[in-house]
Amino acid sequence: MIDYRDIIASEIFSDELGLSKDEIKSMIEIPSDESMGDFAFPCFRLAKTMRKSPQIIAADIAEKISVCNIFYKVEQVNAYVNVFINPSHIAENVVYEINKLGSEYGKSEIGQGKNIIVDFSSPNIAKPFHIGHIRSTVIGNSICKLYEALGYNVIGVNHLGDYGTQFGKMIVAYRKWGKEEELVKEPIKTLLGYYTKFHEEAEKDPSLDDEAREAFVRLEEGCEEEVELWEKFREYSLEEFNRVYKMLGITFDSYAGESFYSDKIPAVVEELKNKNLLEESQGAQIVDLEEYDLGAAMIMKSDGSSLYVTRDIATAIYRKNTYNFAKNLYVVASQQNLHFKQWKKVLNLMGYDWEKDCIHVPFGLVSLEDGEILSTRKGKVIFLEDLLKNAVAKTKDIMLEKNPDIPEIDTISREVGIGAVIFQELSNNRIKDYVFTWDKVLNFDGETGPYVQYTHVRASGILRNSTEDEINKAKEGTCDYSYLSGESAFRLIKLLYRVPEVIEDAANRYEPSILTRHLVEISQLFNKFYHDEHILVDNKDERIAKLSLVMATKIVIANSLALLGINAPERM
RNA sequence: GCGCCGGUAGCUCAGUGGAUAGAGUGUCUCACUCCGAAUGAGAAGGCCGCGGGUUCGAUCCCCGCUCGGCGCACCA
Repeated sequence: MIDYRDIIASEIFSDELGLSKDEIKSMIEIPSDESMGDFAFPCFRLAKTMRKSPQIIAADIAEKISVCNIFYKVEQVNAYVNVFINPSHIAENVVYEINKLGSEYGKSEIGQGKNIIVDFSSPNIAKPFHIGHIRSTVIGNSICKLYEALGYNVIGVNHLGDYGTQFGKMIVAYRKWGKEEELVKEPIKTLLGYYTKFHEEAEKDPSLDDEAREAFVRLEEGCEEEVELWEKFREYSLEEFNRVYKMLGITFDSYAGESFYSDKIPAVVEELKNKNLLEESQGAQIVDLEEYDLGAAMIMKSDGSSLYVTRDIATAIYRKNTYNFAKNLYVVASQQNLHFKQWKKVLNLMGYDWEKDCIHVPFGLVSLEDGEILSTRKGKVIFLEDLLKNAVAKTKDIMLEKNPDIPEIDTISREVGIGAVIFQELSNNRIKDYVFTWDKVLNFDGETGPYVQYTHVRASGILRNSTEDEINKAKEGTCDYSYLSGESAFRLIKLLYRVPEVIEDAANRYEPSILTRHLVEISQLFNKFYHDEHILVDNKDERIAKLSLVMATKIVIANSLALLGINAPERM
């Protein structure tokens, strides 16, 4: 595909500007208003070095860029050089390319041969998988897909919270009140019940806490009974988590959680000691980070057991040795900002220069309407599975109303309902906090997943109404692309053209919402095109040209939705 | 108290060191004998939190303030 910025930069480039071709290219922008061209080059910055007014510079540059079959108009307005692309040229350039590449459109190979780890979702065993977990799960999954599209070898890791003193409590609670048959039926709700009961009872009888600590020590020592129980909890919980992952269409390459690293911790403590980073403070072992304004990172409690930072250091070292990652991403809530800063600083002090490739990808807080934070202890949670089921049920209701005869209504309402939830989650910048409301999450009007999917369905419908011969011709590009010069078609094509750079941008910034937004714009323009122009016209040449654009749009929507982790149905 | 993050239309949110700040939603209109109306078009709605500074140019960068969220040693 032709890169218009490259061509413009080459035309503009000259030694007297004092800028490299790449610098010029990066200065080329897309004007806010299309009447000011498709690309623009601002000349303000050149005024100083060239000692001429920016208007004059712009006029000179505009003179230099040749009007040809690619650019039909080049003009100077104030300090800007505005370049107008010939609509048939970009139509042929872009639409042909997309139809040729199909599902490969938008992919690149810049990540060839590089490993990237994405640590995401990471729920705690024996605790509910609730809406607080949706963000890491869905954002992390999309980041995986985005990097895969860039050619990286992605390792998606579910760093399960499957270790720690809480399991001592769980073991004690299970011994006291546990029933196997309850556990089998509803593992997590049951385990959570035991857990809350433990906390209630422990308040009356503090000896329970001692018992729990003891149980955890026995677990760490590998005592059979405790290990067996722990394995049971882990297995049952995973089974339940996997049900949700299956609904969401998410898979992982590794489930190495906290327990996996437990035997790698002593070596880390030893290493910190040898590097003279550890010091004792109030009976505990810490790394003093005061001089970096990061307080103190606690490595070992006064009772000798490890902590969050310790485990994450062990994890990072293991991952570097095992995968030799180019990047190691942690999709974890912004509440943990300080923890990750401390952790990075300690790795840095240990002399690991790859610390710079370890990146915390934070996201904002989800709260409930009454201002409360989701709390496992209080039992005030909305289960992710319930949310997904509700969304599917609502979708099915809508479908029964609008399109009752549709085959496979259950499959499609799953795709649309769950797609709506995912899309909504990936719509805003991840750093923003939000308040969960059923109204919002179950709203399918406007800039939503169903809107984009509907657009895909529309495009599919039109293609179904065409003959095989027409479709083949549209695919091969045996058509006259000048029929795609109407305003909405032209604007749509420009959006399709930018998809590869949008994907790259979204990946570089770990921000799937950039793609989500672009996808909404594409859908809006397609719907506008659909209304502005009749597609299945009698004129055969025109019809095939328009079908080629419908096809290209359908491909781009499906590819982009896939990068968000959403299916693109043919009907709905 | 200190640190990090956020404040843009009634509401939910995009946006960029550059040209007249944009969507969706809500409100009020209009458009199905026509490829699927989960759609499209139009109207209305703005001291871009406040005050300074840097710059040819600031909603964007810097400083101060303010409001909201989060965090600040034996949880993760």
